Amino acid sequence: MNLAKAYDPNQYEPNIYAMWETSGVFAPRGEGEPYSIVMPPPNANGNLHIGHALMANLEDVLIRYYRMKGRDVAYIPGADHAGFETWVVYERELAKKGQSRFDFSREQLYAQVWNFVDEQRGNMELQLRALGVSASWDDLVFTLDEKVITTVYATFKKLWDDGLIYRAERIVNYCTVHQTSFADIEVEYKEEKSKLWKIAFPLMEKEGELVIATTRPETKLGQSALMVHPDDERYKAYIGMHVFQPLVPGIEIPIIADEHVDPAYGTGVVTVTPAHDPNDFEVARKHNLPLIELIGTGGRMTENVPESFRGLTVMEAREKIIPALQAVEALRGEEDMTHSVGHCYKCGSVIEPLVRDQWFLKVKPMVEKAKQAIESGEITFFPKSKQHALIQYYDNLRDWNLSRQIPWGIPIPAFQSETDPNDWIYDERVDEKTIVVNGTTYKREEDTFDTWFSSGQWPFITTDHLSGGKLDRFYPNSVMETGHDILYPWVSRMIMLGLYVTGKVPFKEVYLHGLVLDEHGQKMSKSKGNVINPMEIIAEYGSDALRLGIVASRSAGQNQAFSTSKVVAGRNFCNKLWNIARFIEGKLGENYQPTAPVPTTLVDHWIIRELNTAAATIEDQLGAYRFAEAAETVYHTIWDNVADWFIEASKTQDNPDMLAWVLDTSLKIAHPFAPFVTETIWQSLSWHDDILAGTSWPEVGSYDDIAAAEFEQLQKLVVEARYVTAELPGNEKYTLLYQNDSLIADNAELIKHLGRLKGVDSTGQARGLRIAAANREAWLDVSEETLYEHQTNLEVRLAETRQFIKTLEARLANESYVSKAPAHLVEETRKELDAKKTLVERLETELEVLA
RNA sequence: GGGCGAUUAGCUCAGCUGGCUAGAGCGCCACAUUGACAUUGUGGAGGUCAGAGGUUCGACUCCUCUAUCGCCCACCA
Repeated sequence: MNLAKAYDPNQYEPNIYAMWETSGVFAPRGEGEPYSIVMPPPNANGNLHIGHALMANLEDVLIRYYRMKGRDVAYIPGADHAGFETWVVYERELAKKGQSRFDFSREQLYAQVWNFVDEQRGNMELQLRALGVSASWDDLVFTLDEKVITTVYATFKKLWDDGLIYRAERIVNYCTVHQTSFADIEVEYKEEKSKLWKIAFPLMEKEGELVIATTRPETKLGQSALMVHPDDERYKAYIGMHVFQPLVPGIEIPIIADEHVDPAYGTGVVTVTPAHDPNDFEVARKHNLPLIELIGTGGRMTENVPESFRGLTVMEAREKIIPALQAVEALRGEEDMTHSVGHCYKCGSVIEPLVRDQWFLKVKPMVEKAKQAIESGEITFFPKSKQHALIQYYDNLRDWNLSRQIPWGIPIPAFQSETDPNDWIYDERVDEKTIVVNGTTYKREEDTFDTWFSSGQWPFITTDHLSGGKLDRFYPNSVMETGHDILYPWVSRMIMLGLYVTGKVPFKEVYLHGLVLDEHGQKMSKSKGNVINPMEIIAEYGSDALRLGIVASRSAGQNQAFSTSKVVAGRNFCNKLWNIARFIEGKLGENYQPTAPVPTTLVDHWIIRELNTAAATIEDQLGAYRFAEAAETVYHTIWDNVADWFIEASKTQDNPDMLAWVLDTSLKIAHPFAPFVTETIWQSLSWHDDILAGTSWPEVGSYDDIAAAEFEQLQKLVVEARYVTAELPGNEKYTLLYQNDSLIADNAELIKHLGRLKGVDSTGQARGLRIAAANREAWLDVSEETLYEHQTNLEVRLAETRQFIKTLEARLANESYVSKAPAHLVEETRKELDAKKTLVERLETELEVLA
């Protein structure tokens, strides 16, 4: 088959992928030690971003490598219904049509979003294919698949029965725009400028007033109490007395004492608004204070505030209350301050702490088990620092609010008695609005689960671990590879729920990649317009180029910039590989059938050694998740050793079997990193009718160590000859002269070719420029005139070498170094010194000749 | 307030448990041009490894402090 001069990825990639997929090489083989990765499911109706490209690539490198190593490999892809994300998008669609969620029932909305997602589905999966992921597509799981829901229900039931689920009225993080609550972790805090207002509350029992400081005056329209520190001498006398609400005369407010108050902050007096502040909520429970709801779920002031404020938004109320307080002379000043305010991570609106009835999961028992598993080393982290971070997170974790007030998700299977609001039962008939159990009518919970509750069970759901399905052997997963930004929301939950439900850790290792930043190290965002679309990169440079470029110079857990220049380097590498193949195929002819290679020349032995070493090095590096280094090993082994040395050297010899073997081995070690080009080449080779993706990792080839080392001697000679030639003026080719050197004599043709020499001749009379550094009896046959022109160069090298000798001598003169450093190091230093001394002598004689 | 990470060549970054004159890609300089490849070849320049101390025979690597940048968590009346 004739290959085009340059590799054009777009011409081959789609066909190669189709061939892989139809061949079935991506499915688990059913034999060998299991190796599994469950893909963090991308949004089913979204497009892949550059972070997905990194994720897919890292995982696929591991998957392809371990598949070639003979493991039974499962790479299980997924698609996420992305509860809240998708809901937000859909709600926007509704708004465009002038509709809202309140126009429909939960079932109607669910069906509508399902259709909406269905229309968009498949893009993401096609894009994963474009990236070359060798996933087992038949095993794909969608996060709303039947088996997901049944497992999630079973887990919820188990938690319920174990008393770990409870329903409670608590302060939750509430987005008044999306009208749903959030888990603590979903709230984004931002520093904001605000004012601290001081407001006077007149005392009831005696003359005077108490002044409180607040950033939220609108919540002072109704409070349950004023509070001071019990030991605060300034206010001790007032404890148990009352104040009046300044704007609503007649309302009495008790003054209580609680250690929660920091006497040093503000005025040392605070109001207690339990319905809108988590701390106040706790205080109110402790002191049995009434809950007064001032702000409703729509973000507007409720019936519990004075009439003129009702129905106003929080900001409107805030603006209105200040002049009102001034009017009754209750404002005692204001000062600027900054504090951090929680925002909805999706729409950016301010999160209101509101009291809602929600389902909570007690996390304490799970946290303990998770920590044990991590501390005992059952799960290891790359990078290791994330392990400590996770432990710390667990230590501060509060109970998990599972309820979400959005219809796009898994309904919570719970029903409430119509007669007794505290009577809740578990039932899976979530399609029924009401059910009758033992003569009592129950109405269903309208909320859905936090999506992290279901995705937290992903490893054992996707492997059908509980039902003992065909993928059961892949649980626990070998490694969980995902972004470090979802360590807390996802990885932490998978560990807790995995241990709780299955009694086993969900995965043995966790590799966390960092964010892919733009070329200048800035976070990518639509608003900045610096988003890099992986599909555009593929269209321009090819999938392999993107893969090689994105993995280069990247280390675990670090946010790192995307670099087009590295993608270009990747593309060039693919082309290099392509041309290596072109050359070899051209030499072997179309009907070549290989036999076992027999190394005959020095370079044959040497390249076998180099490829052996590379394969072993890559194994070590991938075992330690050092992707960038492994890719670099591939790159330099193939480019430097195979192309620049072996291929060049092979032009002076004839050993087709070696050529074929070197090509095969190169394709194999490169395949996990650049699957498309390597497979494309493999398919073009006359001697293969199998699929590279399904073949095995290279076997260790046998070679002669002495021969390999001798080739290195030749390399030194050639490099030195090239260097000296390059330094010489003009553009002339020179003859290499040598004396009594069988290595040079035996490889004269090779040296001539590699060193771009006019010839390599034996001589009785040394003349010309000595090839000093190679430490052989060899000279470049240059004219006397050229020799003089080269003099300065020699002097510079002589000076450099002498300087280095000084360093080495100083090191050896150091008594402590000689006695304390390892013997082999000292020995090496001695050898190095000897070699440099010889070099100096040679350079000196060279200069003497000129003198 | 607590924690984590980064600071190495013009740019983007490697450098694992301390040890050959600190590396890569891109960029730069010089030379090479039709027979694998200009998406190339050959050679080269370029770094007091943020700063200051310390440990050590030896520190980019370990410890302490400082500076700058970034991230996470908690609190915030």
